[in-house]
Amino acid sequence: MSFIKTIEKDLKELVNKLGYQIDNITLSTSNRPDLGEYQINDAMNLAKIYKTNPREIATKLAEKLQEDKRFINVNIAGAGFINISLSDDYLISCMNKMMEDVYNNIDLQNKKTIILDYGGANVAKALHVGHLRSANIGEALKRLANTLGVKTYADAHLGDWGRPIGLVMLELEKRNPNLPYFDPNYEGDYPKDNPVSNATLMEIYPLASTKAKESEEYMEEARDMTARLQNGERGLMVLWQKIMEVSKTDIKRIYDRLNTTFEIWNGESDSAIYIPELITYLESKNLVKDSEGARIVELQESTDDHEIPPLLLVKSNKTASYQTTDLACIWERVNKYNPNEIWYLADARQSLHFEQVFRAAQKAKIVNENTKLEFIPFGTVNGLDGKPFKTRDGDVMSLENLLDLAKMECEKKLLPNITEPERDKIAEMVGISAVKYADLIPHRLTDYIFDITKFSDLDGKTGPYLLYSTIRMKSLLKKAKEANISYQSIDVIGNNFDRDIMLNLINLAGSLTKSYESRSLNELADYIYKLTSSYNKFYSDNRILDEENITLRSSWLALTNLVLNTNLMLLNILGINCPDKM
RNA sequence: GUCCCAGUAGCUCAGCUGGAUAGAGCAAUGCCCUUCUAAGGCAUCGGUCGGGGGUUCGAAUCUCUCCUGGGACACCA
Repeated sequence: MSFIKTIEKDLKELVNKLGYQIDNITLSTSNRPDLGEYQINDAMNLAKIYKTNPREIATKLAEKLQEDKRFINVNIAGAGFINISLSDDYLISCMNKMMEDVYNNIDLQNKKTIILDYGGANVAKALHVGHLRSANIGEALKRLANTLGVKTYADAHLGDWGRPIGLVMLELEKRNPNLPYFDPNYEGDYPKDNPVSNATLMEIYPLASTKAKESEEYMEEARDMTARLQNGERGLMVLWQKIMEVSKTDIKRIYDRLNTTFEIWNGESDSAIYIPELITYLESKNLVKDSEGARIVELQESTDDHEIPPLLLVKSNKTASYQTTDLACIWERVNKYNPNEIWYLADARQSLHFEQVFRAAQKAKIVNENTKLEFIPFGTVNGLDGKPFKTRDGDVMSLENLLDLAKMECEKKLLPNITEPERDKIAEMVGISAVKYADLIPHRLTDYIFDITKFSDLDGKTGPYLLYSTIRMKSLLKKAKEANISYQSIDVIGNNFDRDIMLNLINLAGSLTKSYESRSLNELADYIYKLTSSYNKFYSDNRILDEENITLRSSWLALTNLVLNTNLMLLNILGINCPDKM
């Protein structure tokens, strides 16, 4: 259990012993550093319940706290705020416990299994900016959950069964009408070679998409092609496999660049298999209705104070909607993995969709009451004009180009003596850090403007700043090693600079927990900045290797090592790699 | 029309399970390099927390209402 949690637990017992019942006591970082390092505000709340003077309760509690060797400078101020600071001995012991095992300052979550759905890449088209946030936030949430002891499966959930793939096939047929895949009556073997390359794929979708928008006739043909595929027409299935092969390889390559990994590489098509039994099941529950040629599931409840549109189960052309595949996917996941929770990372604009799917799943009892379905929406990534990067016309910058841009921008600023091939690898790491950190530092729900110049800037709250600072720590420790200067433990506190770092380190557990609970990495991203920044202040004010007091010097080196390891752990959670120099 | 999200410093944002004097980064101004990567650090400047009412000892935070901006409302995903 973390240091703060332990203290809070002790405080709670203390308060109970004093005769007051309370569920939790919160020890929070003080916003009046002149009065103490931490504050306890619960005396006021207790006074409200017990109808007494808050200062009276605060005084009783403070008397007890004064006897505790962990605390110094216990005082009461204002309406009944209790301020305390940590004693040097206690602070030092905390640091050494953290060095022994960082889990001495991490609060684990209850054991459970979560499936995270943060892919959604479409096999018919290139990954674009729209996929950036789900990849970054989803991957970081997964790593955070793992750090906190939660078992996870991430599913890429590829978009491989909808109209985009139908559009690509249609356009392919227009170009190569003689390919046997499109002939429903063809019974022979299909060619071994692949009629599509990644390049043609990237080019063909935007074109087909535009055509479909302009011509209703073309769109109708695409719908028909999609329906034929979904009905499992032999030639189209073979072609589909070939497209998948090409596309998946490329998608994996780009997710790789973003340090985004999936344990499950399923797609909508894998869920689609379950659609017939799903529909039979829904019918047996009397939940399916006919409506305007389509089949729907009504979701409106009498208790609703506003309108909830029905779920579209089968379109009038007999194909499945994405609501159906999502529902079938829940069916599949429950049967295969029986997770405690399923987390869906998607743009906030999809909230109605997920509300509908979740309602349908609960109404039909596809999930039991213990399975939690959670939609984790995020804000839009906007262009410099403040408008979202459009995705449907295909006329947007691909994710790949965007990452290259960041890489190029960061490459310019690397040390001149770093040469190829190393230079390329480091530029990639720094570029990715710029993109990822910028994506994770705003609150999840906030829309933000993608400004590559700003993100790659080395001043301020950016990925490159964090990497640079972390590298300095690495570099310092390397120098110490070269000079045969050893260090083991933290034995003394030298000044307010190193003390401030320690206080930041104490907050690690709270920061991880808070980020996990809010499902937003901004808290954690900000925490790394604070920790790093406090180290930089210390670094610029103290000559560590030149310190004559040997005990102090080794304490400082040990502290540097602790901050370094903490930073590396946190950067790793955010999906950011750190080079040795830049 | 219904529902969702947002409005905090010149700009970009954090804080929103109510707590003391609202914080960061950028920009601006002025300092600190014979020094472990100055890609750094320090200081200053900067605020009717969209408006108004309510609850409370206490409201950026809860509530009501209005204004402004963005978004979603079945046969795209």
